[in-house]
Formats: sequence, C-alpha cells, structure tokens
Amino acid sequence: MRAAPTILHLDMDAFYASAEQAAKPSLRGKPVVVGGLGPRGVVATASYEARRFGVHSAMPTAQARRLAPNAAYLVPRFMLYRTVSDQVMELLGRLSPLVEPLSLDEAFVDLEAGGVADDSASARVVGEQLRDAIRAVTGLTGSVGLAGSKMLAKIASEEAKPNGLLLIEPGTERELLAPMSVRILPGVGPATGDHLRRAGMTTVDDLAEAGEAELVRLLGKAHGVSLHRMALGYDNRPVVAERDAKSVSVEDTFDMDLHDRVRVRTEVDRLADRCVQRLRAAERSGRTVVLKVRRYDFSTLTRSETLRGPTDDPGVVREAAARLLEAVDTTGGVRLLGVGVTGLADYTQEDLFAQAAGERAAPDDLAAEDPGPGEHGDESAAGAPEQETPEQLAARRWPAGHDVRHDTYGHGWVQGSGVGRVTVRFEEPESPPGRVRTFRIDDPELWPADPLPLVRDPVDYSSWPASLPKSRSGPGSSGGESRP
DNA sequence: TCTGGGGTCCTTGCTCGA
DNA sequence: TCTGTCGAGCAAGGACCC
Repeated sequence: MRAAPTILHLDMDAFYASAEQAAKPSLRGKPVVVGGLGPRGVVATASYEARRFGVHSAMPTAQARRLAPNAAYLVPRFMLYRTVSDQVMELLGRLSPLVEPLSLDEAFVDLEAGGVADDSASARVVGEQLRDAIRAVTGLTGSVGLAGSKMLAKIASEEAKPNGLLLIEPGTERELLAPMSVRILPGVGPATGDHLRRAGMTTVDDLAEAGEAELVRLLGKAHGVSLHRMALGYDNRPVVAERDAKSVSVEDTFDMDLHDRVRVRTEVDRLADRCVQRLRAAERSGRTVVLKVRRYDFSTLTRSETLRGPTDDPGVVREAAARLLEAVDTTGGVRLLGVGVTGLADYTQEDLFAQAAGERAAPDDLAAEDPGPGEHGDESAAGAPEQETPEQLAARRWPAGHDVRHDTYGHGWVQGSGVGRVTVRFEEPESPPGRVRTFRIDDPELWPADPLPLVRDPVDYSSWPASLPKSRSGPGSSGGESRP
C-alpha cells in the first residue's frame, strides 16, 4: 500500500462535448449535449455548461431537452473523437510501454515501467507536462490522477476534475477513502449501492469495518472479497497494455417497437451480417452466437447457441440467430434486437455441414450490406464530390453537428435540418464564430466533409519526454496548476 | 421521464462424463 | 451394475463501466 504513486490515470474532460466545442467556436462557453437525438436517444456526454442544468450522461435526451432547451444537441462524430484519442494515446505511449486504454477518453499508464517517474515529485512533473502536452496537441483538457494503484489513480482523477491533477501520497489512502461514498469504488453501481445501504453501509469506512466475511455473505465471493480489499486501499491489478476482445456484438433500438415477425426476422439477419463484418474486420471468428431481445416492457432476454467450431461465416451466424429467435415470444412488440458472438478465436474451424447449408441459403455477400435503420450516419463518406442524381441529392441526410463544405462559403457544420432545408454555420476550429445560412437539402454546392484538425499547427512533441524526470522544461510546459 | 451501444465479469443452475 | 460426486462446459441473467 506504500507503493510510489506512479500509476497515472488520465480522463479527458467531457470529451465528446469538449471536442465539439473546440471544433465549433460558436459553441464555446455554451451548453452542448452529444448523444442520440431520436425519440429513444440518451445523452453520451454533456458539456460542463449543460451539466449546470442537471443534464448528465445516460439521461434520456428528451429529458435533457426539457432541462436545457437552449443547449446545442449534436450526434456523436466518432471519427473526430478517434482522431483526437489517437493523438492523446500517442503522447501516453511516449511515457511508458504499459498504457491501458479504457475507452476513447481514458487510460492508465504505468510511469515506473516507462522509467519516467519513481517517486511523488517526478510523477507530479510528468503529470503536469502531460496535461500541457495534451492541451498543446489537441486543444482539449484532461484530468490526471496519480497514485500507487489503478483504483486510487482513477479516484484521484475523478476528484481532480475538471482540468486538474491530484496525487495521492502513499500512506494517506485509507484516510482519504474512509469518508467517501461506497459508490466511489469500482464495481459498486446502483444495485450494489442500494444493497449495501439497506445493510447500513454507506461509506468506504463502513465496508472496511464490516469485514470480508460480511461482504462475502452480502455480495458473493468474488465481489465481496475484492470490495473489502479496495475499501482498505489494496488494489494490485497491473496495468495491462494489450487486451484481447472476448466478444463482438451489434444491437439496435428501434424508434417504434416492431410487431411484424417477418420484419423482426429481417432485422436479425441484418444485425448478424453487421456483427460478422465487425468480426472479420478484427480477423477473429467466434463459437457462440447470442441473440438479445428487449421487449416492449423493457424486459431483456438473451438466447445463445454454441456451434461445433468457431465461424466467421455470415450464413452460419444468420441461421443460428434465426433458430434462437424461433424460441422467443415477440408478441407485444420488440424494442431492441442484438446479435453477438463470443468464444472468440483467431482461426476458423468451420462446421462444414453448417457452412455448406449456409452457402446454399445465401451467397457470401457482405459487400452488398445495407446499413440499416440503426446506423448513426457517422463517418459519412466525404471526399471527392461526384455527380449525384436529383434523387440522390433529395435523399441526402444532414445529421446535426456534422461537417459540410459549400463551394461558395467554405467549411461549416450542420446546425439543423428539416422540411427540405438545412441550416449551416460557417466556421472552423481556429476561426471566429461564423454566420448561419440556410440551403435546400439538395443544394448541389453543399457536400459532406471530414472534420478539420482541432489544432492546425500543434507544438512538436516528437522529442518529448527526453528531459524527464529531472527538469520540467518539456516543450509547451507552463507548469500548470494542480488541486487541491 | 422512460431509459443507447458495446463491452466485461460474476453467479446460478443444469447436464454430462469420468 | 448402480450410485454419488466432482469438474467442465454451457446457458441465462444481472450488474457494472464508459
């Protein structure tokens, strides 16, 4: 427990919303909500300005609109977020070979393994320089937690938010954790939190005092043992750089419940094909096919079937999913369908009989895949404009927040669209806030465009962190500020 | 108010073979 | 031959995370 605080946890602040504000000058300082905009959408990220209205992640977008009617509502643009995330991960990779990404905006780094820090002072210097580097390269802010374990580093970055750094000194862990809510510990969500509260435990100290046996009795072996250890500040999980995926799945929630059994079957086929596309892109195959059905009343059930060997054959997955669907009662309506594959392998040991049957039923035609109703329109094919027919022009969709280019007015983004019109604000990441113009959706001068870099000429960090840990003279280093 | 999508891990219950 | 037991594999669901 007295390990040097050389585990770093980075958490980008309100990542998707901040990236949108950086890309769109007119949104800076204003409430921004990124998420699903359909009738059943939920909030992925809210900017700090939107959070002041009570908007938060996982809230239904309809509810967010009631709380913050004047916020900007945008659909996620994963291509932009992935690009920024790659830049951040590249910086982390300069610090250590042991970087464990948790998502696009979060990662653990083992600084000691990278030889850039071995005590509190050097770890703090690295943390400050990293925050400066991220700001210089991406234009965004991130919060850094430093501690002797992953759990404590993550708690530290949470406490440091937004735009801060917190280092937990060895020996102070217990004292720091004791008064905190049990919900601060990883693995304690709403259900476990309620369970513990009913047993009279609300703080981390309550868990530590309760003892391992009592927690095991309440929560089961694995959960009870690990929770008690964490309550005492013990967590020796290593930072793991490479993690193999264990499953691949796709799912869609429909704007309206599906009642037609034939339509349900069609959607399952479509999901199976999308799932196999993802599987093949990862160069994997899988042995167990899982069908997920969420019914009209939000009850969710899964059905699975294990094949004789792993497959990446769309026909085989489609047929297995269809067999599983046969056993599910869908009267009353279906809200969500999902198809997944688990038991992943790097090779295919095809069930030859099943494969042959699949080939008879449908040729291997994934190239003809159609995107389906749940596709988010993300990563629209931007690029060299080609001649479009009037029908194609009239059918174009302009998702809110996506980039566009107009032959006359230049680069902008979609502020809204409807009744045959699309409203565009013409501005770029490093321009002043721009003005708004409205066009017909089939305007032949208007094109989907790729996102622009958030920082046009970033500081060169290619030699960073050569000078660590002795000095803090890394490029762009301003010393930063840290809390508390 | 009405709850996304893509994952991971754990628990429980059942079956089957040694 | 029958019975009990144990572990592995599978299926389903729940909780959690970002």
